[in-house]
Amino acid sequence: MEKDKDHFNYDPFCYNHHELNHTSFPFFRDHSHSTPTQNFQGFDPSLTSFTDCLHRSMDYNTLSRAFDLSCTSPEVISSIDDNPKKPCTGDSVRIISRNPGTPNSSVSSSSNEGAEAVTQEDSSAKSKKDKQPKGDDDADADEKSKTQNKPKKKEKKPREPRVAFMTKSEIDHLEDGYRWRKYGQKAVKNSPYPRSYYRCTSQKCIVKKRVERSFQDPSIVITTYEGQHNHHYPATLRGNAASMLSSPSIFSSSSLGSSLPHDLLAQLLPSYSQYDQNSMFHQNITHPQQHQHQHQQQQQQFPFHHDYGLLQDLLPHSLENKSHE
DNA sequence: CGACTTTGACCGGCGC
DNA sequence: GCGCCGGTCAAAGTCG
Repeated sequence: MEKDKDHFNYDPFCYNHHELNHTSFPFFRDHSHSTPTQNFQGFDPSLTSFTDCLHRSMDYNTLSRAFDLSCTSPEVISSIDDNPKKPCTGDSVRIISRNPGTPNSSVSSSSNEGAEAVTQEDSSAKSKKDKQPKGDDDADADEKSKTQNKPKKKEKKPREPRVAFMTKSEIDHLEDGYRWRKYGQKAVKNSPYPRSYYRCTSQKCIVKKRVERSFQDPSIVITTYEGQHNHHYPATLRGNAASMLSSPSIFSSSSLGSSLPHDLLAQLLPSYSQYDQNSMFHQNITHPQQHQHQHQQQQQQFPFHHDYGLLQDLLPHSLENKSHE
């Protein structure tokens, strides 16, 4: 009972998931560990959540159009607890309901925010092992010494910021432009679908991602990215996305406006460059059946779906300068 | 043969 | 203290 409830709340679709379709714009992000400098460059560093960024620094409609998203997308979760054990106990999982015609989103919080910083990190300490299998004895020693010095609230290593995407796709591991190596798979409690763990294959890149299928809606794939790539997308992308990205016309649609540089978007999610953006935007105005048909066609054409949220945490550091331009 | 996946074991945090 | 659970490791297997 209790655990089922918890799991339900952890699932991103605990909020009106029936409204989610492939034109909606759901995303959630664990921003509790991100420092201002880690945040999406170009955003106000004082912003406390990405949702704030959306509403204060960016034109939501523009952004949503850019991602082929309905402006009436009912909810946006700007922050979510990655710890399924405490999804609604201490962490803020803010659900921003955006109603058509209401410029200001209504923000609902599923919980208090007080314990966010603590609970967000409760699993971060585990990641200490996966960084450097060899030569991190000192780090381990430091960790242990830290824990001994701080018996209660030990200073845990901040976890990389996370951003998650809900994607309607039959493919579990969606192509996102980077190369990943699977290093684990675990059964998810109360879910028939396992969770897969991937690590970026690039050297010195610590970006990880988890891929799981929503048990609420098996057609939805939840991909959670952790960390920032410290490199550009590999040149050996499937579909030669990297070369396509070099084309300045890829994201030339005015839909993006000036709020989000095209190349920035492309680097946020290199796979986007493989899309015919016109077909992306057309989906917003087609009949639902037609829409679905187009969607299926696109899914056949591309091994991934376009229902990505913002990948600001995937920004290679080198992008930060670009975004200032 | 290298890159990648699979999968059982293991570890550490947390709740009871 | 114990058990559960998420996350990771690492050896073995698979694939091109």
